[in-house]
Amino acid sequence: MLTERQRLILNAIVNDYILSAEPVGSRSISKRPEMKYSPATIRNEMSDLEEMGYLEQPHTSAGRIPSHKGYRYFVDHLIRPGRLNQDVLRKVKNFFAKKIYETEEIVQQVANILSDLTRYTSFVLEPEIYNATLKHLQLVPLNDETAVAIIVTNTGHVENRTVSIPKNIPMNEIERFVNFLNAKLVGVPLMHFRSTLYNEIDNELSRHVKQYQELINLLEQVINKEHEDKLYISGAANMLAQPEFQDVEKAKVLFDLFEETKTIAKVFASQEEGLQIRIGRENVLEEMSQCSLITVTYSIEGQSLGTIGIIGPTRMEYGKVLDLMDYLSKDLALIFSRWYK
Amino acid sequence: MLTERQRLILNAIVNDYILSAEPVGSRSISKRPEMKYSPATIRNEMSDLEEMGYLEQPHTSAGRIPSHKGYRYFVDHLIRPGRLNQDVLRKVKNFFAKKIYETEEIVQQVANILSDLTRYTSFVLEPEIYNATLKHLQLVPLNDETAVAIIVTNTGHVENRTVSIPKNIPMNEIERFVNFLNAKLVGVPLMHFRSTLYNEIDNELSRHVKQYQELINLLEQVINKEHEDKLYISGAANMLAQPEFQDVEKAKVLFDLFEETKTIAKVFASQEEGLQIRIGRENVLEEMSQCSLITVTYSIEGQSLGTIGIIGPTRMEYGKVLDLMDYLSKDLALIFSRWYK
DNA sequence: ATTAGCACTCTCGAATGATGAGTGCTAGAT
DNA sequence: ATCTAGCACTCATCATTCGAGAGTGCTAAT
Repeated sequence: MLTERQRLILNAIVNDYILSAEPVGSRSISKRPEMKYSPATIRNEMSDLEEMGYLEQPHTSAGRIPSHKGYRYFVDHLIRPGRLNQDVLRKVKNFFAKKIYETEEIVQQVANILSDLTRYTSFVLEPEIYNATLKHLQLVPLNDETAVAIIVTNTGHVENRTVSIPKNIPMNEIERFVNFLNAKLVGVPLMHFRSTLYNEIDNELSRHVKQYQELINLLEQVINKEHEDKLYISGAANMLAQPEFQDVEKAKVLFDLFEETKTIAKVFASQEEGLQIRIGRENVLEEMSQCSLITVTYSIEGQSLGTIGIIGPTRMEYGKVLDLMDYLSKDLALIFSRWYK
Repeated sequence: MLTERQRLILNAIVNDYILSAEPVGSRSISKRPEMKYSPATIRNEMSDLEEMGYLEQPHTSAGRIPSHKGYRYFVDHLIRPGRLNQDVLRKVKNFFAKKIYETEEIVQQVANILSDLTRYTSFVLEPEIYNATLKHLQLVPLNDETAVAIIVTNTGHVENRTVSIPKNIPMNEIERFVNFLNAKLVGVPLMHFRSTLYNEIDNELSRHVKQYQELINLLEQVINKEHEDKLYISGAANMLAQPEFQDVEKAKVLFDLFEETKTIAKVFASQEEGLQIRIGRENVLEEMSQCSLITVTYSIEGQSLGTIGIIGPTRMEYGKVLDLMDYLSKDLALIFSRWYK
């Protein structure tokens, strides 16, 4: 729909604005070496681009800034995957050289790198544990009333919670119960725990264990606690350096949102797989209408998706961020596949 | 050293400034019902108080604001413990009515309440796990190369980390090793693990297990990872509503600090027991010279101290905050003592 | 089709001046 | 001896004005 020249000009304006955060004038565009037209010509094209909705004018005598539609076109048609700069590449390689054994830790570190190198804010949403299968179940008594229940998954994730022990049940009874459950439930996805428990095991169970209802209750305590997605945020303070958040009011809206981890986690969890870009109002959350969100999912053993995301002003360095995220997510996938092969 | 009248005036000024964040003039003080003197008299006293270092004047024709020394005097001599207001009390009681079984969770919730009710930022530093004693040690193999090591402490804390399994060691060998360690190490404080291991157990160990060095290495992997104190921050965004942080530059300094969790944790960990108030420059951290920090420690089973803290501008509502922290820490102690009795 | 030229618009920053809150001092009242 | 009324003075704040500069849109010439 756009002529080649219009694409060229739009591209120049977006790139310029991304760096300067100031409305871009016809003269400064015209000065670029690849631009062979006079300011007047560019002004005409800009006027057309504005009419088509790709640009906006803050006020009559200012330059133009990209509209949402403009950014969207830029992201969809004008960005070319580029190379990471040497410096960045070195830092990333340095990082992946270190040995880290925890999935949680490595993913958080990736978020740290991401916010560090981009100067935006990054997030990690840890994988839904319920997709994973049980590797081991354990109950460690602390005293007469409480015990710690521990669930280990095939992804190396350890979930634990304190439970109260029903009175009148001897310890060895509980031990038998746990052994039995281990024998039956190992390999079953956590999300199917309950159905497996009631459908297949229940019958046998009643034969094995006296007072089994109380013990089931105990297990329910463990599974029941609705899983809260763990969200890790890194580099929030970076946003305070962005010109669009010099106004504390605006910054506060965003930082309030950052503390609503549950809300953010929900939004993240509903992102589609692969790489996603949400620009300004495309975001579900009102508070993020001035921001863009780029997310990429990662997986462990082909299942249980986690999400890594970065949030910045709509005037974000899309090219750089996309290159970096592409690189990091591939490296991460590599590490995970090596780990769990 | 101060006359009764001076104390009265200083008290009035601090209280006024805490609420308004504006320099306080002689006239507004004089208008207070309990104040029986004219503006002129108060001006003279203010002048004296300034000379003694309790007050400061932003510029010649402005009112006075409390100096660090002024706040210190206020906190040490003028504050009287008060009652929590009904509304606050209700919220707190509501909260403690809920059943929560995780120490981590309850402590974090307390931090949430604290930042919510004060509109400042609160922190929790979780107890040093190394003070706790071992309750149970477990190794769950994930695949041929990796396993999850799990440590359960007497405080119900579960620490886990992924370790790589030395090759050429059969599974049952490892099992024997773990059983042996459990038999020997349960009840030993984590901090004494290494010495116990080398001094008392080492000899016996070599008799029990072949290739014990490799297995020791594995255990070292578990203990070695220097314990990173877990710091939980709540209500950071509240600071953006404070007049002293309307300047984004200043806010950024603070928010950058908030992301330096390790630095903050170190400072917190070195706080003395009980209730501590650090006003402005009394804080070790440069970035907090505009802030006051109030911390209170809590303990589980008489050992392993955690810290709850609140950070606000030096112009903080000390009275309210102190009342609240006093109340919360007592309730928390009660819960813990009930839990672990 | 492109561009030079020009009048016009609008923001931004500096300069100015009025306003008002607050002080310090002095002299008079209690 | 202590307090206070009165007054001159100081200084931040706010609104206003004004010029400069950047940028546009239009027209006419290339």
